[in-house]
Amino acid sequence: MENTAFDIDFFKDLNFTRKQCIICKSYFWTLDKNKNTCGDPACESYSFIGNSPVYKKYTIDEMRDEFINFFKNDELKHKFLEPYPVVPRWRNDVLLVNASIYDFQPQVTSGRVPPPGNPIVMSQPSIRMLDLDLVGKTGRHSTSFEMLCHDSFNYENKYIYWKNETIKYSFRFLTEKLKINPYLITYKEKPWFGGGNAGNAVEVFVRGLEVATLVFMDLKEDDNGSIVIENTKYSRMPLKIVDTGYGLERLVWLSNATPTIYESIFNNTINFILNNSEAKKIDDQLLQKISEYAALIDPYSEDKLMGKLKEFMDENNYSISNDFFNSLKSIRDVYSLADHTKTLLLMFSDYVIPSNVKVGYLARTLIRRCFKFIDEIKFKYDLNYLLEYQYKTLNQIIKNFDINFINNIISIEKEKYDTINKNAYNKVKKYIKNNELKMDDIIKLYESDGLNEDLISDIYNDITGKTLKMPDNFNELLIAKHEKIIKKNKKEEDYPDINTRPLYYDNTKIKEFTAIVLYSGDKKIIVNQTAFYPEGGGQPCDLGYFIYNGKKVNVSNVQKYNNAIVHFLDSDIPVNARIKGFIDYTRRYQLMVHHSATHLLLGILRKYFGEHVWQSGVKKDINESRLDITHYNKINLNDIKNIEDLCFKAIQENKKIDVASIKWNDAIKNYGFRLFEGGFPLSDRIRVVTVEDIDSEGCGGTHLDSTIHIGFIKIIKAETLQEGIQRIIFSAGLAALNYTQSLYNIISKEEEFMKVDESKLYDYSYNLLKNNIEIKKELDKLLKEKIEYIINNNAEYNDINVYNTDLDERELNLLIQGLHKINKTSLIINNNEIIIIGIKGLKSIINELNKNLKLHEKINNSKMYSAISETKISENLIKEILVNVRI
RNA sequence: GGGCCGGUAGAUCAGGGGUAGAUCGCUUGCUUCGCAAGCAAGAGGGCUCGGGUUCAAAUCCCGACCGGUCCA
Repeated sequence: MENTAFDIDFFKDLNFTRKQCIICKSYFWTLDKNKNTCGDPACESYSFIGNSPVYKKYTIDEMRDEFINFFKNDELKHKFLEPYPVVPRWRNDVLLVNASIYDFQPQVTSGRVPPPGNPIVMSQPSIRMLDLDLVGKTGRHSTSFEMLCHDSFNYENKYIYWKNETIKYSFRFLTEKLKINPYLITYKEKPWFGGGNAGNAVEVFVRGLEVATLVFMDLKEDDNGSIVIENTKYSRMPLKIVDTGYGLERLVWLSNATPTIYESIFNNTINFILNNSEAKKIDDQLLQKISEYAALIDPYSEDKLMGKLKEFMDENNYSISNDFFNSLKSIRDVYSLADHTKTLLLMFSDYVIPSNVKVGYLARTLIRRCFKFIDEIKFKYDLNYLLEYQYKTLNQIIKNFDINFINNIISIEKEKYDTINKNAYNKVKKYIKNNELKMDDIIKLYESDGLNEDLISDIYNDITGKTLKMPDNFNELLIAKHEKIIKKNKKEEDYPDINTRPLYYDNTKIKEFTAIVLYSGDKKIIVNQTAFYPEGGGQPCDLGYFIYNGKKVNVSNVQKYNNAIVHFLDSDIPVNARIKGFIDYTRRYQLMVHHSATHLLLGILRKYFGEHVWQSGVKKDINESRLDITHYNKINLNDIKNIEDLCFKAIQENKKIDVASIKWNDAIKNYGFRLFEGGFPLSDRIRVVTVEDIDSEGCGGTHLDSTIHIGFIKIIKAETLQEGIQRIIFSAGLAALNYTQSLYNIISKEEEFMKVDESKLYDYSYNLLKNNIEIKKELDKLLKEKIEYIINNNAEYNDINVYNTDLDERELNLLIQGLHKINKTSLIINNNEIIIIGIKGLKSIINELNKNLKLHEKINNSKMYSAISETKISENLIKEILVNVRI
C-alpha cells in the first residue's frame, strides 16, 4: 500500500505531521509535534481515566443523538437510517451483525442495489461473541455495542465524499461537539481487509482510547488483480465506499472517564445488582489499573495482568487477601451480567431461540453464563427480572420486548440448566478413579455433558477433597480436538449469457407457448421465452414437453442460471428451431396450491404461536410439502387441529393473493426483513407475494389468485428438526383429499380385518398388543419351568451331565443358556444333534465321538461344541463313550 | 452443517453375548397412640424402534427415532 495514502488537504491545512510510532513503527498523524507513539493503547495505555478530554459527561442516548444530529444537520445532510436487526436475515454467510457495513452487504456493496441514502448516518447495534471470555476482565470488552457510522458510496458517475471529508468530519465532531483538544487526537494509518474487500484505513485515538476506525474500501479480491496485500490479489472497485465505525460506548466512556467502560454505560444496572446480591466492588483505583494494564497486554493474559496488579498493590500498601480476589471475581460477574443481558435483549428483540446450533447456541451460551453468575453472586432476583430492568435503561435501542416470549424461553433454559447441574455430580464421579480425573475425561465431560471447568473442579473437590489442576492450555486442547472443515466448492456450470423471458409471471395460467431455441447443448436448450417454471424458492420445476418437427421431446428438468432458463430434454433440438412448449398443468397447479398454502400456513403459524415464528426452510412437492419454522416447543395434536382450523377459516374467507415487484429499499421499508424468509434475491427489485391480512414475503414462485383455491390444508406430521426448529409436513387441495382418502382406506381395512368399529380401533389394538405381551410372558414362564425340569432330571456319566431331549430351537437355546450357568461339562443329545457345553475334556470326547459316529461339525468355539450326526444317536452309545473317555 | 455422549423399573443409574440388577420411591405386614424411622415381604421391564451378525443380542454392527452436548 502506498505511503502517501493520506496526503490530504485537511491534514495539510491544519498542519498535521506524519510520524512513525517508536514502539509499533506504524505511521500516524498528529498536531502534537512532541508525540512519539501512535495512540494505540498497546503502545501507550490509557490516560483518559479520571481525566476526561470531553467537556461533559454523556449518557448513551445523549451521545447517540449528538452524533446523529451532527451528521444529519443542514450542512452535512446525511440521511438518518433506523438500525437494522442484529440477526442478518438478508444474508446467510454470518450469524450476527458484527458492524454497520453488514447492513449493506452484499446487495449495496456489490453495486447491485442503491443504498437507502447517500451519505447515511446511523447507529447499528452489533454483537461480537469472539471475546466472550474477556468480558468483565479487561474493563473494555463487551459482547455487544452500537457502531455509529457516517458512510458514503461513491459511484463512477456520482461522487459523494472520500478521505478528506471523512477525516475532516470526524475531527469536527470530536472537537466541535465533544470539545476535545485537537492535540489529543491521533490518526493511525492501518491497511484494512476483510470479507473479500480491502482498502486504506485510519484508527482514531484519543488519550489511548480507540474511538473510531475510518475505512476507505476501494479494492476487491480478484485473482487477476495487480495489487497484492498479504498474499491476496486485489483490483480497484468501481464503487468506493467510506465505511466508518465509531464505538458509541467508547465515546461515552471517554466522556465519563470511569475506571471501566461498564460504569459509564451500565451504571444503574451495576448498582442494582450490587445492591441485591453478595457481590462487592473493589477499589476504583485498582479497577482503573486493571483497565490500563489490560490495555497494554495484547493479547490478553490473566497471569500477566495479575502479576502487574499484585506489583502495584504491593507498592501501594493494598492488602492482597482472599477477600480481595473474591470481590474481584464478583465484580467481574456483575459486569458480565450487565453486558450479557444487553446482548440477550438485542437477540430476543429479533426472536433468537436458544438451541444447540448457530445463533441459538450463542444465545444459550450467554444465558447459561448469566445463570452461573446469578448463582455465584447470590443475586436476589431471577434472570427475567434482570432483563426487564435492563430493558428500562435500553429501550431506545431494543425495538422489541416480548415479555411472554422471553419468559417462555428463559424458563425452558433454566430447566435444562438445572437438570445439567443436578446430574453433574454423578457424571463427574463416574470418571474419577483412584481420586484422579484424566484430562481426556475432563474434555469428555465438557464436550459431551456440557459441564464447565469450574463445575467440574468444584465437584472433584467435593468428592476427593483435592484441588483439580486445570492446564492453562485447556481451551487449546479443546480446539485441537476439532478438525478443520473442508470447504465444498459448488460447481457452477457455464452457460451463455442469454436472457430468457419468463412467461409464467405474466400469466400463471399459461399452459402452452412458442419459442425459438437460442442455445443447444448436450440435450439442453435455452430459449427466448418460456412458461416452464425453473426450480427455485423451494418450488420444483415444471415438467412437460416441446413439439419440434412434429415430434414430442420431453422436458425432464428446468433450471435457472443467472437470466438463462435451461431446459433438460430427452433428445436434442438444434439452435434456431421454432418449437412449441406444453407444460404439465395438473402438476403445476398442485405446486401452486402447495406454494400458496405454504405462505398461508406460515402466516397462520405466526399468528398462532407468536412473532418468533420465522421460516427456516421449505420444500414444495406434488403429494405433500414441508415447512420448517423457528419455535421452541414441540407441536402437539391440539396445536395441529387449531392450526388446521385457522387455515380453513382463512381459506373460506377467500383472501386475495397479490404479487408486486417493489424496489429493494422500498420493500424493506414497507414490509421489513420478514421479506427474506424464503431467501434473499440479488437484484434491485423484490417480488413481493402478499396473502391478504396474513403474510407478505419476497418470493419468485407461482401462486393462486386467492386462498379459496387451496381447498383445505391437512397437516400430516409435525416433528422437531433440531432444537428450536419444528418441521410441518402438510398437504393441500387435491393432494390433501388424496391423503385423507388413503387414511380412510387403511382404517377401513383395519376395521374389516379386526371386526371393530373405527371409534374402538385404538382401544382394541392397544389391548391386543398388551395381551400379546402378557401371553409372551406366560409362554416364557412355562418354557423356563420346562427347561428347569429338564436340567434337574439328567443322567450323569463320568461326571458329565447328559440330557437326551427333543426340543425346538428356542427351547434348546434356553437349555444351553441354563447349562452355561451350571459350571459343569454337559452333553445334550437333541435328535441328530450333539451339543457339548464346557470345555473340560472336550477334545478327547470329540475324538471318541468321531470314531463312532459320522459327525458334521456346526459350532466349535471356546464355550461350546455342536455337530450333526448322519445317523440317530443312542444314549447308550454316548454313555459308553463317556464312561471310557479319559478326561 | 460437523463431532462426541446417551436411551434399561415411577426416578437416578449400574451391568454388558448365555434366565434382568442396585438405590430411592411405591404397596402390604410387623414395631408405634399417631407420625418419622427401622425390620420383613411384594408389586413394578416392549432393556426406544427396525434391520444384520450369532446356536444365542439388552449387550456387537448398521440404520431410524428421541434426548444431551461441544464446535463452526
